[in-house]
Parts: sequence; structure tokens; C-alpha cells
Amino acid sequence: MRSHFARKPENTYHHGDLRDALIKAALREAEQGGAEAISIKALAKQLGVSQPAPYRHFADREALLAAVTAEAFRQFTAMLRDAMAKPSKQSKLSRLAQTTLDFGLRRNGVYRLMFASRTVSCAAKGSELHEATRETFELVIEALEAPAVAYLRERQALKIWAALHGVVMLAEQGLFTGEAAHASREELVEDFVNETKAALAVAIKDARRQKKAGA
Amino acid sequence: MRSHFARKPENTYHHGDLRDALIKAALREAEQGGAEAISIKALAKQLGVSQPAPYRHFADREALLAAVTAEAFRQFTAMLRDAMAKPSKQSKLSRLAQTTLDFGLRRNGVYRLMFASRTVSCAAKGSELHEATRETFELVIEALEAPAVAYLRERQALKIWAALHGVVMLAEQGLFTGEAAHASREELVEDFVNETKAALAVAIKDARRQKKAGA
DNA sequence: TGTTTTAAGTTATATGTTATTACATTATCG
DNA sequence: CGATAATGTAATAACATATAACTTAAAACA
Repeated sequence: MRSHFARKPENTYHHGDLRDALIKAALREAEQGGAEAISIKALAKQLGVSQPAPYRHFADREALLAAVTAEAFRQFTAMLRDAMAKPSKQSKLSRLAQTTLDFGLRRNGVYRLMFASRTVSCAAKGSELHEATRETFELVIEALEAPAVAYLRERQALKIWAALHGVVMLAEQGLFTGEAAHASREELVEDFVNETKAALAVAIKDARRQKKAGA
Repeated sequence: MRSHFARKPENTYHHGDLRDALIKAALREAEQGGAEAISIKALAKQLGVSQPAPYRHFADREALLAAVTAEAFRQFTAMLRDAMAKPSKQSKLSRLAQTTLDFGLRRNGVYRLMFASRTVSCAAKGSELHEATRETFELVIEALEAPAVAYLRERQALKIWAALHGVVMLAEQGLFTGEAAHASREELVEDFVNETKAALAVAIKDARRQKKAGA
């Protein structure tokens, strides 16, 4: 990286690390207005290069969005990992859940970029973006801290993941302001966390009983 | 309405019902590619009018999107109402839930238009769009079929609503294909439905006990 | 019924965006 | 030190939103 500020140094033909600078700048733009706020032209201008320059690094806008989304997922994963790593009275799952809510609301433009576009669903298996999302999901499974068999954990992970996602989206759409604001977002999230724990406990108990009966 | 097909009749200066035709055509476009697929210019061409003609009916693209989204919500509400109305062995809530999943996957572009954009969160209170979304949410509350006090029902409605939303989004992103596909989408939805019913039952029982103790 | 007013179109145009093509400059490495 | 790959630039095509100024058809009213 030639420039700390991801800006083109004066009087040099080459930028130095345009690809990385583009991703970082695009993420900044997305912070406010989501994917729609990302314009190749505007980014080029911001970084002091010509408009076609970005196309040396990304085939088209979609490719740039995919890279930016992947980076967003990595940052999200890092934030979750941090929250889960530090010692706390709350369970890992609870911390993951509240952190997701926090990320989803505070960095809402980025969150929408990550989940509300078709970029993710179009990501090919094995692609950078696909890997990034997979890693996030694995962290959810880890947060369950359950010794259950794989498919049970995956099922519960999917469920809590879906629920969290829904809460963020509803909160963002303002469904919590008004008559329905009795329950805070955090309370709802905690409800889902507890239901997940309960369901896991039941599932594990069932599995043990079946095993015993089978033996 | 002058034309059944929402097309401009030959040799007539006026379209007849351009506003309505625009909304319907836009919804068709959104069916595939979501909000991004809606282009004023393309719609005008499709309907055989000049490019600026739509601006007689909508201040800008955002206004058109808002109207289209409102229409989408009304169609969605109608579909839910139908599903809940017809006699069935399943509970109203279950039918609402499965219908939501069905709508979200089959008409995915429209679904994303409804939930994955900022259009809804920007809708002013009292606007056509705001009314349409409110009506949908009220249907969810109705589907609970619970005599609980308002805030309890709203809380459970919010929760199932969020969960359903999440399942649709995850399904759409392909998180159910692969290792995590053991549980089908429908099963997950049914899980959430049952958890909602259980939570409601507990809440109602609690409320009765408190009332009795107070008396 | 004839005139006026207005709603709903038209053409022309400014501005902004993605994306491609052909060309120029710098860095690197044998 | 010179070939070559990497990374820029300039020019341009194609398309989108939006506005301005003008025109036509329909409705409203004397």
C-alpha cells in the first residue's frame, strides 16, 4: 500500500493500490445509502483517478459490489468474533445476537448491502463472497455452544439467524415505533436467543434418550 | 379505463389510464429483478408513450416506486387474507406463515421491492404505502387468534413477522441448499409458528394468574 | 354550442451513469 | 537496457433521470 489514505499521491501515474482503495471508499459510501450509493464514477473522482480506471480491477459494477460485500461480511464476522471472545456474563449466543442487531442498525447501509441485494445469492460457490458469508454462518453455529449433532445445530443456527435478520429489517422499517413499541428490539432478540437455547436443550435430550433406547 | 391491456390505443393522443398502467407494468418488471429493474424510460417505451409522460403522474422515480410497493403490499395482503379465509385443518397463523414463504419465494423480485428497499422506511405516516404496510401487519395480529391484550399480541406478531421475513431472505440467498438443507424451509416456518403459539399460551396464562392474584 | 381552461401528452435538452475501445505511461524482470 | 505486463488516460457509445417549453384533447362553463 503506497498511500495510507488510499489517495493517489500527487504527480504519480499509478495509484498504488487502487483496488483496495476502491473497496474501502465504496464501503464508506454504502454506509449511508447502501448499494445504490456506490457509483464507479464518483469513486474514481474521489480517489483522483479517471473513470475507467476502476475497470482495470473489476469487470463491472457487480464485481465491485461483490468484493465490497465480501469485505463487509469480513468486518461483520470480526465484530461478532470480538463480541464472542471477550469475557462476559451473557452467553456467546446472546452477545452474537445483540451485536448483530447493533451492527444492523448502526451500519445500516452496509447491512442492507450485505443482505438486501441479490449480490449474495448470485455469488458462486467458492467465490470470495461465498466464503465470507459461510464463515459468518459458521460463527453462528459456534455461538450455540451446543454439543448436538451437526444438522441440529445448523437448524437452530438457521433459525436464530433468520430471526435476527428479521428483527433488524423490521426495526429499520420503523415497525417498532408506534403502537408496537412496547417490546424493545433488544427484548425481542433476547426472546429469540432464549427460545433457541430451549429448543437446543430439548433436541439434545431427545437425541440422548433415543440413543439410550437404541442401545 | 380505456384499454384493457393498459396499452396506448393507436392514433390517440392520450393514453387513458397511464398511471395505473405504469404501476402494473412496473410490477411486472420488478417480478424478475426487483426495484432495480424498474426504469421509467423502459416503462414509457413499453406503454407506447414518450419518456417524460410518466412524470405527469409521479414526481420522480421514488414516487413511482412507492406507489408500486404499495400495490405490491395490497396484493400480498389479499393473498394472505384469501389463505386465512378458506377452511383448513391448519391454523390461520400456519396458513399465513406458509403463504408468506410462498409469496416471498415465488414472487421474489416483488418481495425484495417490498422489504429490501428503503422505500418503506421512508414512507410518511398516513401515506398510501404506510397504510398498505399497516394493513398487512394487522392481518398478522389477526392471524394469532389470541384474546391476549394488545401489546402481547403485537409483540408476538412482530416476532413471527420478523422470523418469517428472515426465513424468506435466507432461503433466497441459498442458505438452505448445501449442508444446512436438512430442515426444509417449511419445517422452519412451522417451528416458528408453534413457538409463537406456545409463547402466546404462556403469556395468556400468566396474565390470567396475575389477574386472579390481584383480585 | 362555442370558448376557455386544464389535464395529459409531445419534442428537445441538460446532466449523470455504466461500460468499451484505443492509446499512453510506468514498473519489472530477463 | 529493452521487451512486456500492469495500470493508467482520453474519447465515446448507450442509457437513465429529470426539466423546460410547447401541443393536443377533453372538461367545464357561459
